[in-house]
Amino acid sequence: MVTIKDIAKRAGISITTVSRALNNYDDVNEATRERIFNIAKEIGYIPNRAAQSLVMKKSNRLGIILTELERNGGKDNIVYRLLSGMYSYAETVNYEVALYTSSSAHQREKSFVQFCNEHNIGGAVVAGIRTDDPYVKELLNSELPCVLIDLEKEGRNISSVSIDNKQAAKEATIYLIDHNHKHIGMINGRKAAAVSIERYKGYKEALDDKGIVLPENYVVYADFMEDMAYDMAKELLGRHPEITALFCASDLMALSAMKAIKDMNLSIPEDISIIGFDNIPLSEYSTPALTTVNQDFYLMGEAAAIQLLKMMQNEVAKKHIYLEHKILARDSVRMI
Amino acid sequence: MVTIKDIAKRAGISITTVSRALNNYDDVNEATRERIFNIAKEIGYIPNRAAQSLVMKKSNRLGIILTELERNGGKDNIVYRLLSGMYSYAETVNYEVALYTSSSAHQREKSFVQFCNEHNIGGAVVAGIRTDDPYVKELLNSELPCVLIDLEKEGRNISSVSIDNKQAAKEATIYLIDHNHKHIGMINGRKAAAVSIERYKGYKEALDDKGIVLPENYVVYADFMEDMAYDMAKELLGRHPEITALFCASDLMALSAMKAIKDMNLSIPEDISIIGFDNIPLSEYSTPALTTVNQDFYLMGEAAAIQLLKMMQNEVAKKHIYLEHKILARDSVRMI
DNA sequence: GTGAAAGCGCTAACAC
DNA sequence: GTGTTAGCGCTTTCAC
Repeated sequence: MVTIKDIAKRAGISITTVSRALNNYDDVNEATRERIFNIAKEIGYIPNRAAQSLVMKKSNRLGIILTELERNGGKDNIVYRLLSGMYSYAETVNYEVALYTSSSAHQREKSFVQFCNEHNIGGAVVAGIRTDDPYVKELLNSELPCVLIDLEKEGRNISSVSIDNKQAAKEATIYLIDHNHKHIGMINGRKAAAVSIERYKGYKEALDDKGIVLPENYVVYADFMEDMAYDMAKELLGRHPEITALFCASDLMALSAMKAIKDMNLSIPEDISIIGFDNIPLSEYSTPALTTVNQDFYLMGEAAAIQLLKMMQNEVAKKHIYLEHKILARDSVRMI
Repeated sequence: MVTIKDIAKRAGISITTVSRALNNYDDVNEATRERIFNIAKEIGYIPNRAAQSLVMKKSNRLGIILTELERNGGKDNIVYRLLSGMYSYAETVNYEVALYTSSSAHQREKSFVQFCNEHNIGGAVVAGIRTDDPYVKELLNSELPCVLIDLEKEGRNISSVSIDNKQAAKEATIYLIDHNHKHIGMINGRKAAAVSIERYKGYKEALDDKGIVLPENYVVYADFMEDMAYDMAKELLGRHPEITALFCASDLMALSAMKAIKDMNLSIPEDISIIGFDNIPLSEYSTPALTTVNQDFYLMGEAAAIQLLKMMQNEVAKKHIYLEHKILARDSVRMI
């Protein structure tokens, strides 16, 4: 293993100077610096990150904390895209990305804070985790800078990134209304989830604005689960045969609902129009192609990483970053 | 920050003993050990990985080296599943997983070997990368244990994991033949890719076994690209209208081919039967649902991680691990 | 501009 | 069973 000591020996100077030269301090003679760089290259010097991080008490590492890396999950590609976006930015600034999942946390009784400390992680992006998780609470109360994806939460070292979920839901609902739908049901996610609350608000506001009274039980909660969405769709449509359109809080649920609708011998969009949320790859390949609200999760991951780094460097950073969304008109909604 | 020094002070013993107790050496008095553990817990001790890895000259880290974490890619979910599988095993043995992509390697002119050294990575899983990449060559020639996904390569510190691609392709082709197809085209990947070569062999062998002569130009190469597969499918089917079935070397290409077929006003499986390869989530949601060859990439990632750890611990390990595959009959193949 | 020396938190001979 | 000591590779005062 080549160390700065080897370079120093070779150059006939002290390791201090080598260190300074390599780190681009400006109190090093230009000629000396050049010589050091040449030697470093020649003998194949590679900085030892562990040593650096030990002495500097920080490491160039971002954490990303997820619910889990599921075996059969990930169908929606969201985590992957988030991760890609984070990684792509992290790499440009020479940072590493370390993964941690909440399932493993509970399994081994190690909190996120412990994990981050142990692994010298200077800040974390948190995605897809319920804020009522005690470990998450601990994390948010800690000194560690955190960027939350899709959930807003107050705190000194906390900021968040998401689209304007309420506005997006409102636009989706208006899209349906503009296609002359009057009876619009909603398949929402989890009652306690921030995104679900926001999306409900947007849906409601759109109806209110257009003077449509929302009947009771037009909104069902399927926990973002496919199976449940299937059942709920059947149940909702069975209960309210006047419904002509469905707004779903995720594409995965929308896809299940579409399946349910087909199994009820109804067709899309002839009998029931449907609009999803997220724009996952599957939605483009379904038949009919699903009209949905696009979220750019790659950009979201990137934005989260940028934000996190700012916080870690004590720059003033916005508390909340809103990303663009867009209605993607495909074939699952028809004009009445 | 709490260190073993603090524990030592508190317990009135030396740091050595603390270290030994914490690391479960058996030359520590049971009572002492217990006391140390209690104090550690009480004052919230967290081991410093950087210090450990510095002194032990190794870190519990696996690298995973990929082509890239694509912005709009990842549709097939393969990398995600590979990663999940690796991560899930790595975590049970308390290892970290570090990512590195070849795009970034070239971008910043840092080889994988450099990356691994710098980041104290003891071994790497390599996936989706051409072996003619000079950096990959360097890696494979290095002392670093490597597990290759989907490509076999000889070497002292190298082993690999995949399904039996030839056999799987053979079975897929036989499946088509058993449905009385006589004119079976193939949309393959890259001519130089190991998997493509194997899959071609299997396809050819199946035809040979059944006494079917393979006409010229029945096999086209679409580089695993969707666009290209679309064009190639049209071209192949236009050129050989007698073809009734297509074997595609990836689901993504199969899906594109399906699109091409529909755009030619032919229907699936009435006019053309089609079988894919991989079983990505999309294939289940297409219309008709795509018959395909299942690969369990989660298991593959897991197997790779297990294998890599064995190699890192100098255990005797198999050179190549074959995972199970399975034909998944869905709706895109019909009996003639 | 450069160097000597201390020390980050930890493990591992070696001695007792 | 336990302690003393050295040292991993690096950065950073502080002196010159």
